[in-house]
Amino acid sequence: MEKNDFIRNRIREDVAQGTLEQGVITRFPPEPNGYLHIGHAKSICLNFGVANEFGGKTFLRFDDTNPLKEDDEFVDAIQDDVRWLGFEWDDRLTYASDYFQQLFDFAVQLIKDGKAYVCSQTPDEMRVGRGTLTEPGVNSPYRGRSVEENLVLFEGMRAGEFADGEHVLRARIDMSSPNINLRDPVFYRIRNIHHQRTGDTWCIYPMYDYTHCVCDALEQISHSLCTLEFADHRPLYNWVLENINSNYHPPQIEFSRLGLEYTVMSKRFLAQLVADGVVSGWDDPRMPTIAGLRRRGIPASAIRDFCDRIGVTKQDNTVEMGLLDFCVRTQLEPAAPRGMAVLEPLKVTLTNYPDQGGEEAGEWVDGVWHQQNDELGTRKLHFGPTLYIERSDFEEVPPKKYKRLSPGEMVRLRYGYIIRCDEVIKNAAGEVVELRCFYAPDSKSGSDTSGLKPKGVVHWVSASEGIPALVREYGYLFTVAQPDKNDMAATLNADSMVEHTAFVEPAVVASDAARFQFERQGYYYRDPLGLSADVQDDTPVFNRIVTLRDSYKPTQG
RNA sequence: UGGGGUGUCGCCAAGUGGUAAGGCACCAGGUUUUGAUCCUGGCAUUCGCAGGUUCGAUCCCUGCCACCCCAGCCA
Repeated sequence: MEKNDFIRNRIREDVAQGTLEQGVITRFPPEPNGYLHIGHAKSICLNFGVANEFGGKTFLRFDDTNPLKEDDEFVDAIQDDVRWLGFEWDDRLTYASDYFQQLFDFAVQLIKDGKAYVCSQTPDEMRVGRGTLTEPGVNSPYRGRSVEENLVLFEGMRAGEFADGEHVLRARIDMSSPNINLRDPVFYRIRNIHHQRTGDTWCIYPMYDYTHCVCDALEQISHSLCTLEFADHRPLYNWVLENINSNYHPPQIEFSRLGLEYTVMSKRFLAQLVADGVVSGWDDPRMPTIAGLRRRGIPASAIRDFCDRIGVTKQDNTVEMGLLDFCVRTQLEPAAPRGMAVLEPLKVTLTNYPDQGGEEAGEWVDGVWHQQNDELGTRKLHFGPTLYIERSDFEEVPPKKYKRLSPGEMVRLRYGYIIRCDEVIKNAAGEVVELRCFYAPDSKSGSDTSGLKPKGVVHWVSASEGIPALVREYGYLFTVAQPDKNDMAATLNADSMVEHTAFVEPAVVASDAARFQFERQGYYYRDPLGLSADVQDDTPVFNRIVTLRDSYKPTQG
């Protein structure tokens, strides 16, 4: 179905009017100072999506104008993430730093045209001079420097004759503009620092407002899409392109950024979580980063679907996590093989199960990998006299309409037999530690002649053949839907990860599928990193991707 | 109390002069050896508020209100 958000409508109009000589060209311009998060995914899906839909192209352009904050680690991670999301840029991988020389030449011309000047105020002086939201700024005392002096000074800046902060290059626009961005914005600052890509070639670096629009023009971007907070910068974007010798002037179009409940989309804060060790890294499965979502097991297709469903507008929005969950389940439901795992084991002993002696006890029963998808085939499950069921599947005093096990009641063990709870064994503390049950030998799944009507179906794992595994359940990073941006640590969820020593059926562990549905529980992903880098252990680790939808509401009594 | 942006169901989001799409969530039924999936039905007399124009307004006009963004030599 054709999407009809305001941006695509606009592009459709431009295409219809035939004003786009090169076709639709977009760009995704991340700064390599952190990992991408799901908010970036919205922008990626928009930029690459639009280009794909209109037969155009998209540049992946790293905005590397501030060597103080940027790192190659992020350049690599960002490429991995975009690729993983399913998008390609072919040979259109660029860096703002590719254009440093051209940016410099344009700046020299601006100086010659009297449109820019070298300012030698201190940062404090400049801040005061800029005025406030309600008061106009005042002209810098250096605003009147001659073109010649500016040229000499700017060349000196480039030549490394000055210390950091001694001078900046400013645009000469309007210190009394109601738009603060137009009050003689800084275009170049001195940074005597090594740049990841240009090394020591430069010691002056251009600012975003000056760089971004020029790069867009040089790459002949047809539509420069960005988030709402840059709307105030649009007049400056336009000013630059109107005042340099450029024959290309892309329109900047702003859309609102993505808000997601129970998490935060601030790179600064996410970096803090990593630095503080609150999470294991940028790819911790609790993080809203692309790398985190990937390691949690969320398929890229689910993220793309999510981005399609949330749409693109200029309205502030905070999307419920439930929508992402829905998208994940939608992808996994038809595809993920089913398996059984018991997270909190409760021992069940079948008192009348034939004693075959020692380790020979038990039998192998058949189970399909997917009830609705025969192509996934079948697997064998071990059934024996000692089993584990989920603790939560037993209640001594069951609520009304309880469809699980309780004293005197029967349930079917999925793919196995019907059992009846005859005896509840407790420890000294009064905790239930074992159920002694009768099993109906003629109730085997698929050939049931018992005529019994169990209350429900329950998952289980053979005690002798089940494989111990570490299962990690992930919750929200925050305890409140909308964390306070000024005090995010206050509402951090201390229990955002719960670990279980679970028992998993052997066929699941042996399978090379990456994602499973553990029946009646949720979707799980075999963590590719395993237990940890420094622990040599074969224990399988499963991350819970998302729970199954659950409409069970325990009733009173 | 400067500038920019936004207000349509709990959350997203179409519609923009002809009498409120869709998705998620939720509720009620049906199927079911996953309380899952699947299927069926329900879910805004009302579009931030108040006036005005009009035969008719969510859509046009006026005024108000609320929320978001902006005072980095960050992006």
